[in-house]
Amino acid sequence: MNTTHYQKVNAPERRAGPELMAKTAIKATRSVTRKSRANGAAAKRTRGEKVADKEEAIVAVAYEMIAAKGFARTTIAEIARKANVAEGTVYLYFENKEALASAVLSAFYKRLTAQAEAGVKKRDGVREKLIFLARHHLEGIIRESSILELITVTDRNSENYEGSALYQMNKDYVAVFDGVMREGVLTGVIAQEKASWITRDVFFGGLEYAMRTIMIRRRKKDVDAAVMGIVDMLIPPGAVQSGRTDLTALAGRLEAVASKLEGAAIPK
Amino acid sequence: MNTTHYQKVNAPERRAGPELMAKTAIKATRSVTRKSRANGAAAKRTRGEKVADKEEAIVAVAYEMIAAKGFARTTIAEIARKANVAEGTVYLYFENKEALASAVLSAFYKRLTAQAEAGVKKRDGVREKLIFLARHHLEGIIRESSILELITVTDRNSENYEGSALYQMNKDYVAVFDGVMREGVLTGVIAQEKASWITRDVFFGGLEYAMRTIMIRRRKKDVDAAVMGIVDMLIPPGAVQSGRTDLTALAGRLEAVASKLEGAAIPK
DNA sequence: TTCTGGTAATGAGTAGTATTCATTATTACT
DNA sequence: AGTAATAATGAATACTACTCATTACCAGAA
Repeated sequence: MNTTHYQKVNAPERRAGPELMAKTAIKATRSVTRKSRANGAAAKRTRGEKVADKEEAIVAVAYEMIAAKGFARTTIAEIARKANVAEGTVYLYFENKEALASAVLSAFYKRLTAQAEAGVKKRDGVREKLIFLARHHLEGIIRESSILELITVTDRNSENYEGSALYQMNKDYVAVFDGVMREGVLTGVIAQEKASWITRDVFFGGLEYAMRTIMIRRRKKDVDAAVMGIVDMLIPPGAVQSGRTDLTALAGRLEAVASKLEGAAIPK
Repeated sequence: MNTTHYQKVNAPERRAGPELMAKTAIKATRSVTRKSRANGAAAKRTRGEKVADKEEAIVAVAYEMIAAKGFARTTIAEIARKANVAEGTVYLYFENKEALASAVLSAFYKRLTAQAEAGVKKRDGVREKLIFLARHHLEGIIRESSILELITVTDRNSENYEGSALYQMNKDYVAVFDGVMREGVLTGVIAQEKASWITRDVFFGGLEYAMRTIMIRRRKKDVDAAVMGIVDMLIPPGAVQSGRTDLTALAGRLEAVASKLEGAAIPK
């Protein structure tokens, strides 16, 4: 275990790049020499910036490939090739394949979070916001279902999970949901009967399982059904705002149902 | 691609054993020769039975190891060694590692199903049954959380998933839940507002996510909280079984009935 | 501009594991 | 006991994550 100039750190998570990163940018330098980049590649920037670019490129390629073929079928060799780096280089930026998976998952959450925040800001009313969030999440995980697999791949190290970058990313993401729920409770639309983490797990867990069902059955309309079904569980659609039962309203409701029944067959 | 006497079938799933299986049992034969079994090993049974035994042994060993170390860290070589067979033998019984994972997952569901059915039979009342099911499932997946990983490992082949043995096992398992829910709807305790698959996904998905949260935070009491929280989402806690009638409870009951009638009688 | 210490990048080599298949052992039955 | 069919074996193959000695590159100094 001799300590060469860039040894592997024991601490998990957070490789920042080769020894550098966050070193102040200095000057513009000449353009890339060998292996001219795929894109037009204008004059290259400082060393630190190049390092950051390279890390991003690797993550981006890995993201694409994992989304397309899944984690197991994605090889480091191919990632390296498509990112225009050597295999060894990947390991300068990421401890191992799992750490790379972690970074990809973070990127996924980051993207989802940005869209979620923007979308929530646009809507009015707790119910509308929740419907948007549910649909946004469901469509996102359907589109990139392979990425979700990374949660399992990564979870092995639940030791130091709290504090990891991935944990933070996930936290930021669910915070959007939590915020909406809190708003609901404050405005009295939602009755807070249980710990918030349970509601959260039901929401995301339910959506993930719904995704699997939908992907097996391949029905477009199922997305709507799942979204509405799950939202209705969090906000009772007929929600009596006051929390007190309104007898008059109930009577009216029963009247309406009775009328409808008169014209319909008695259910089995 | 020459077809030797036992070639690999293209069809996925369902390897039954080497060419045999379901051939009629014939006679008792002498005991095991080399590699005397770990257990006392009484006189061995017919060829077909031995084959079945061997398959079970492999699955059992794989089950143990995957539950203990996870799928990736479990090697075929070690499974073979602990099951007292050669590496190649494993491939006589299972197409590949993934198919073995599938068999393990099936065994897991089978075990859960038996316990679930027995437990449900013991309880009275939809609510009690659901609480039992939720706790049973949650404790089961906490105890053997690594097994759940196999769902993802296996899911790749969603093409021919329906019809697979695994699909059937899973179906049998969730059928227990479905049965209880149906009972709830029929007795009016539960309002059937949404498609049953949504309720099901919320139930199991919510429990799985709750499991993750619980395993990270390591609080015993969280299990109870999650169980009650999720069950309450399916059966509003105020739901009256019988007996006294304060107005609020009655209203809740009527709401449920009204919803049921709407869902059942009114054509979409 | 040239030099130089240190950093980044490389890719052939190592180690480990799923999978195959020619060969050998075991049956069940005559 | 003989034998055709079947089951079992494990060394060889094919891949892939990961390492590390070597090389290329860069930023500043002279």
